[in-house]
Amino acid sequence: MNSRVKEDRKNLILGHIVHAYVSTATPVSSKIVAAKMGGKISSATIRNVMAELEEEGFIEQPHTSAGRVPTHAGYRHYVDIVEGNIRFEKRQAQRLASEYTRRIRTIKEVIERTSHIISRELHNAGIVMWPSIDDLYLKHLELIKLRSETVLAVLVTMTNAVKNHVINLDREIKSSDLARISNYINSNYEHKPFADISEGIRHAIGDKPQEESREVTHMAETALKIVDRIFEENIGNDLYWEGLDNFMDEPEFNDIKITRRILQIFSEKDDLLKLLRRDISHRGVKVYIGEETGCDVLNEFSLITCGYTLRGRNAGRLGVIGPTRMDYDHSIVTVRCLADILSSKLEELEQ
Amino acid sequence: MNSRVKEDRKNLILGHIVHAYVSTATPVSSKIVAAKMGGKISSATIRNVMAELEEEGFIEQPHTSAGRVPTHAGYRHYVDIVEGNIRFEKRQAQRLASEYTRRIRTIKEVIERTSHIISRELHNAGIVMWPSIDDLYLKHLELIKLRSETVLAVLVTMTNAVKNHVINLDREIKSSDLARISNYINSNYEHKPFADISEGIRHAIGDKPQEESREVTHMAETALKIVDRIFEENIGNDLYWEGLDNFMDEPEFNDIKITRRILQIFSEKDDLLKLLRRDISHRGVKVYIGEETGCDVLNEFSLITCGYTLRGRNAGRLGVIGPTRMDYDHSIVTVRCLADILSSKLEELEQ
DNA sequence: TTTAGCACTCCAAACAAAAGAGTGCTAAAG
DNA sequence: CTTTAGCACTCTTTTGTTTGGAGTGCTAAA
Repeated sequence: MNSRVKEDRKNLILGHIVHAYVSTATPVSSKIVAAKMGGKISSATIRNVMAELEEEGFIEQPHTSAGRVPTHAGYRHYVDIVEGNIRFEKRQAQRLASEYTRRIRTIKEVIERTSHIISRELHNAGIVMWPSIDDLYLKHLELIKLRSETVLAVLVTMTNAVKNHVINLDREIKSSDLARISNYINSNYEHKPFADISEGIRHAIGDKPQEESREVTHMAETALKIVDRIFEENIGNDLYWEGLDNFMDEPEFNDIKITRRILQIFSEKDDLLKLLRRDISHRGVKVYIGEETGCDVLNEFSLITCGYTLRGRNAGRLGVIGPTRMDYDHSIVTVRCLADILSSKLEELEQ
Repeated sequence: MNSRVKEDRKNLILGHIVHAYVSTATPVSSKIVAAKMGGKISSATIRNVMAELEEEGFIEQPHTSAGRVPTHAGYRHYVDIVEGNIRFEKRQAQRLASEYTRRIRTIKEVIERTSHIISRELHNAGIVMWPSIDDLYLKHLELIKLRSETVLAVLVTMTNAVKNHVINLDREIKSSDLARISNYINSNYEHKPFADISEGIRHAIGDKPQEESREVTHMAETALKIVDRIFEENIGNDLYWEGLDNFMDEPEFNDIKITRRILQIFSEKDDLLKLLRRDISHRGVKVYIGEETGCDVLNEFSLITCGYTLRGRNAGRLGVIGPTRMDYDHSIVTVRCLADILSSKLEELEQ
């Protein structure tokens, strides 16, 4: 037999093992695979191939007389094969898009809805990053004096995201000065990237003859401090997740230790954010299987993410987390599809 | 033997059973109780008393040859006895107060910190209600036009709580009109209860001769709509919780179904809110054991809450949720103590 | 290269027996 | 009347043994 054909068949068999194991969670026997192959090949032949697959580290037996279970390497190989030729079903895309029923007005609503859809569709936890601030365009900035040295900044972006920041200044500031600062910023930077403001102000200070007015310089510095603080706090980025209860059914959670670990992961968002931020510059789908996540609490889990865009630039990522035994095909399609939908919803919000 | 003395001893024994069971999670034998009583009474005597306690429904045996486990009625009786004479340790209060280390500027921070302390201190989930809006006093209201008919209202209270609301109006509104509305409200209602605003405006409309100006009436109606919408969305109140991972260790969670149920409860905050709101007018500690919660998903859980105040009025509640097998003494003390601390922190914020 | 057949391995379920924990009851002692 | 030692009894837990079956690897033939 042609060695190419042989390799194809081996991959097909691995695929069947993966599918069967994903849906039943019990080790897959040669007999079952033979049936899945249409009964044209005997279980003995399958056994030979399975022995090879085991040799290569793609599957393993829990014990001598059990069926085979895909290893993490096995999932990886499977995904590598399958990833290229996953076809993007138009009908499914429409179905997912139609889930955004209610009128959605704010970025918060889009993000929550998206996360909800991911988790319901894939029966796992859905996570969505907020767009990073470098991609946000200013609609309006409001500064409110809370206390003599404390200012509340309310930032509204073109996508109608609202962010509040409480900022401590070194010295007292007058309400009227705050109003001047926000007026200045609003009139000069409306519809412009938030990231430009800081630089712009610095530039403006540099231009002016140093003596023009001590007071003006003072105010500019305060403005800078405010803008920089907003920027800082947003650099840390935020994340929304949902659907933890969705995967508690899975047998892997009979081990309470695992349950506990995953709850910890989700109660502290920083690690999750780190995972997502890692690929922020990558637009397409990324699949991390088991230890590939690099996060040892996630050893028995997989993470599938995809970037979404805003004004054509990468703005953030969304994805799904679940046990390594998950439906990779469906997850990849869904995640990519929802990333596209999210991108277009964000676009709509900017109208 | 004096029947009063006898009753006391019975309660003491119940107490020992509760304590032992809470800390070990295994049925408590007469021998263990005898030891806890100082060895002055034989296990046979204890057995007699235990038979009575079982008769009364306070304890039960999982099976014939096992020790006893407190029933929900048993916990209830225990709490009834103990609740009156729990002593409030000053040192502990100080220790808890000292946990609020970092400078806390907003109500959000106080609430999150408090919830965190509850959950860490009691190894259960801590929940804290946001103060209901009727108790909030206006510091500042800002209205920002998002779209022709959409307004963003940013509400800052005297406690520096910041709430954002996106409000759809029926008709287009000019930015300048929004500014007039917010100016009016800010200058007339600063430092006054938010709840007064709506009534005040209604009153003002009524006063005016109907014809004075169609435009003014129009604006007043818009203002009303905005204020009412803010009020509505806040009536639903909000809740913060933390520490779910803390009780996953407990053996009651070996049953995955229970784990799943509790996760559902926490992912949908409405039921929890209902539980807390029920006692909003009550200031002190309330203890709900098992089915007493009235919420059948919480059958195997207990809830201990305590009201906190703002300007001397009841403003909300905080508390702890955990398995019925929990340390009631410690929980009651801690929850009450933290309610006091939270009240005073809120007071500080209003300065 | 495929496949039927068979011996072999190991798990899982079922059953049996033994060990242990804790009780309730009784009868004697305080 | 209350307390307690003593003992029989019950039920769980643990451990060991057996059996059936699922699945494999190997071999020899197609």
